[in-house]
Amino acid sequence: MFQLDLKSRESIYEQIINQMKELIITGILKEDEKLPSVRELSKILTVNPNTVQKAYRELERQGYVYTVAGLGCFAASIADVKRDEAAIAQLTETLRTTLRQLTYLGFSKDEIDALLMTLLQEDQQKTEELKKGSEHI
Amino acid sequence: MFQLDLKSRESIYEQIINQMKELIITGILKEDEKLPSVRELSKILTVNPNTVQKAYRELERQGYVYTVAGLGCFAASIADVKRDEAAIAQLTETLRTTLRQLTYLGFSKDEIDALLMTLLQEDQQKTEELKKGSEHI
DNA sequence: TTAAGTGTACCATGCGACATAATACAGTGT
DNA sequence: ACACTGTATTATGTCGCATGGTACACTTAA
Repeated sequence: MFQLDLKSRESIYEQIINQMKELIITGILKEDEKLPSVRELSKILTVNPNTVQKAYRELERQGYVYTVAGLGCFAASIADVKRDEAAIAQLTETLRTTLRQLTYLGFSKDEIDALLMTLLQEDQQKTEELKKGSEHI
Repeated sequence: MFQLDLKSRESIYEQIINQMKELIITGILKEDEKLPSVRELSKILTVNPNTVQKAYRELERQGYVYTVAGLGCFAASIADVKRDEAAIAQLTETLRTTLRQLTYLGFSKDEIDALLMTLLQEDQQKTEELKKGSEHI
């Protein structure tokens, strides 16, 4: 379910946040579906429960999940996240800094442009495959 | 010359690295032009000389500058910049997942395409402005 | 030769974010 | 009652970063 990179400069709880966001945004975790409990996920990932809790708390603060005391943590409505200005702004900022980094690495505009078109093409193809795959369910 | 943000999550030596790369790639620092000495820049930025040296060492490792003992640190030929494959792969992966998330958030290909072109335009404009700004020194 | 400036190499110290460990409390469901 | 859930707290250790200080070798100019 999760892929942690302990060597990453991204901290563990940040990785949990981002990967959980992905599961929610992509709909793999459907609305109101229960997330693994703090202790459960901590065992799966072999990390400290406090670390998982820190991630869950932040996910709730950002509106990706809601929690019920004694019950657990659940995926929030995607509608709350969709077209969420904060989420979009965050992604845009990520794109901006990434492009800048590529420029720092000596990439020309044309090179970056070509790379972006390739990636966008990949993304669209992936989307098409998902649609086709879901047709015969 | 430099703009440090002490509150940034980017460390000081990383900021020095990136801004120096910017100066070199934009041609503001021309080939074989001398960089401020370690001690000099440390006084300008009011940071520790060790911090500046750490940045310079990394810049040399990546091929952006070359150093001559006793003389100083000089801007290398942009052609000599070593393309860090690992860094490129990392950035590409970041782009890939970010595009994917935008798609999940309901963005169409055209919307993403437009956004990317805008950002790329911004990036290039920023580079151009830096070049122009350095003309009248 | 001397002095000042250059890069370079250490080592010790402090700080803050992160992760861990252990414990405790309150709410929910069986 | 019991076993789950989330939540909160405190203490401890680690690591990267930045600092302060010292030292050495090299180059250039006085």
